[in-house]
Amino acid sequence: MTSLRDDLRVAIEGARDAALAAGDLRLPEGVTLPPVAIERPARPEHGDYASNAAMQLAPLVRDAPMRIAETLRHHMPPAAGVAEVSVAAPGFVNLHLDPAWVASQVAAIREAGTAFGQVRVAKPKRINVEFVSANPTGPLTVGNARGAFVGDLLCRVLEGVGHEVTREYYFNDFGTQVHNLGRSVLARRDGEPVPEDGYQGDYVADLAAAVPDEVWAAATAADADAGWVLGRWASEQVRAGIEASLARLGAHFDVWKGESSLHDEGWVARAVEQLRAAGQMYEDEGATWFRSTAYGDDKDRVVFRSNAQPTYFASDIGYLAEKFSRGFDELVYLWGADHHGTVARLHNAAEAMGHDRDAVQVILIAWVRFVRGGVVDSMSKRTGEFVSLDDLLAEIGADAARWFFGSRAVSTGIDFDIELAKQQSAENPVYYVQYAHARCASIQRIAAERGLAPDAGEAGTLLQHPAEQALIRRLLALPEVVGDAAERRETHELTAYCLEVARLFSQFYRDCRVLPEGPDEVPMSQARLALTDATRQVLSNALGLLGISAPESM
RNA sequence: GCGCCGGUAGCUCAGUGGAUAGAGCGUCGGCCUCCGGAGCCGAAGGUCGCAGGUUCGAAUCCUGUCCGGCGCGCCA
Repeated sequence: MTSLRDDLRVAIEGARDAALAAGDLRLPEGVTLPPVAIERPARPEHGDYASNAAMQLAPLVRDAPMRIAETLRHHMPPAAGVAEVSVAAPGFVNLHLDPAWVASQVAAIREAGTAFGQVRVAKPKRINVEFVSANPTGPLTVGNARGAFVGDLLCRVLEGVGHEVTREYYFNDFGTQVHNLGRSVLARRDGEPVPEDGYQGDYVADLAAAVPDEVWAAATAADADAGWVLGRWASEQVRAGIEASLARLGAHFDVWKGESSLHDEGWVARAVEQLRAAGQMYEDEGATWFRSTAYGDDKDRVVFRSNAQPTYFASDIGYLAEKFSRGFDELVYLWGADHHGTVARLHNAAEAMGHDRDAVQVILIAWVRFVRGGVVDSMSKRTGEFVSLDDLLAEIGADAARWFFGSRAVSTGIDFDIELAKQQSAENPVYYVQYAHARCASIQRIAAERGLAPDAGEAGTLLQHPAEQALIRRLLALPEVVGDAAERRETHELTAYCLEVARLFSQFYRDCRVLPEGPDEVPMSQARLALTDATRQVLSNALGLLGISAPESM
């Protein structure tokens, strides 16, 4: 399906092109036309959609915006649903929808069902989305969890517009952190103090108590490094725990990628060879460098240290090669904002390996700060002082948590107060939306008991009440909200949309009685039942994209 | 010092060049004979950090500046 807004944009473009063809608008040679912009006006008297095309054209065709707007209006082709085209100062072209057409769309929404809102992009892509990717050295914190909520929501939206999405989790399975975790487990097991750079949390003690005999035997063998043996075992335990936590909030990953495999399978070596062949690698001071400055970085980057050990960036390069080899059109990375300094080198490496640098997209997620009693509380996995994702889910539930993180722009920092979150969870707007959905379902249940079925057949003439019209017009916007979210890679507008629909439904419910109080009200009742069903469908679809449940009753 | 992200109502936040800047929570005042009151209606509350600039039009773009956060490693 296409969105109504896109259809109207095409109509305005048609008007412009017709005016040019007819000579009513004259464009100087060599001038390129800007794309037509269309938007939803803030005030209802300005119509349902508006375009500033006339004002944009004014300097190009050297004419007054108001006259151009009139010309566009004159050449406006017939467009489904448009009842009136008006012109307003200083040159807006305002489109007013036909109320009968609007009302008739109730049937279209119900017919589309779960597919309503899923605008297909012109060219669906294969997209790899890597998110969370917290190293398995401890349970996920609320900070890590933000990436999980944001990433999972983004994937749902991308799938909603037709992309094929692979959800990927990348983790360090052989580095210093794993070794430190192993040494921490060893210390706990031996009843000794945890090393300075080890992990202090209680979960380490639990791990130490759960080490299987054969792992312990391997760790304590004559020439074994106990830190590594225990670290590998412990990190896999932790990783499995992370997977379970993520599953609890409804986030499932298609691929779990350990960093070591990138080296073991030769991806890093091959990628480095490729860069060397491209002339973008060099040796200096015993280390091997990538010439990132050739692509605009402010310094070159070490790939192999002077001790021949690969850097984290070496793995990143190998991973780029490995991901592209799987045929993805686009690689999306969701990183914490503190990694912003490493974004440029990733793009540069991709370009140097012959890929489109724009095929690599990094979304930086702003910090989550922890606040307790109004003061910022430093929280770290290493010291064991943190609120875990599991704590959060236990306290406020997955739906409220998804709403909390889903309703904020990714660039917005969050001060997270678990006590405040608990207190506010009772007031979380998500319940208002779910309540509206449950109420729709409830009305439909009662109607069914009375033998009344929804019927949108006469909706076009019956659903003319302002509350009905306002509700339907908003329902019709779901496709553009989803499309915008997918295109902008910013999804919080969905929560705002849910709230609007829920509010408009409440107003409709107040002003328009759905169930009949007499036989003569049955046709109207059936039309309103159809609208109730369409509303339920839209809320269900939107909540589904958010990964939030849509209860039949509460 | 350089770079990235923020600064909008009491609080938490939307607002990606449009018309009179919005929502939730909080505050104050109304509304239950009625399909679910987890609701509805109304009110108060703003120099969009500050100063210039571009534009027919700026919270939005540009420049400068102040404040907050985060980066700037042969750490991960």
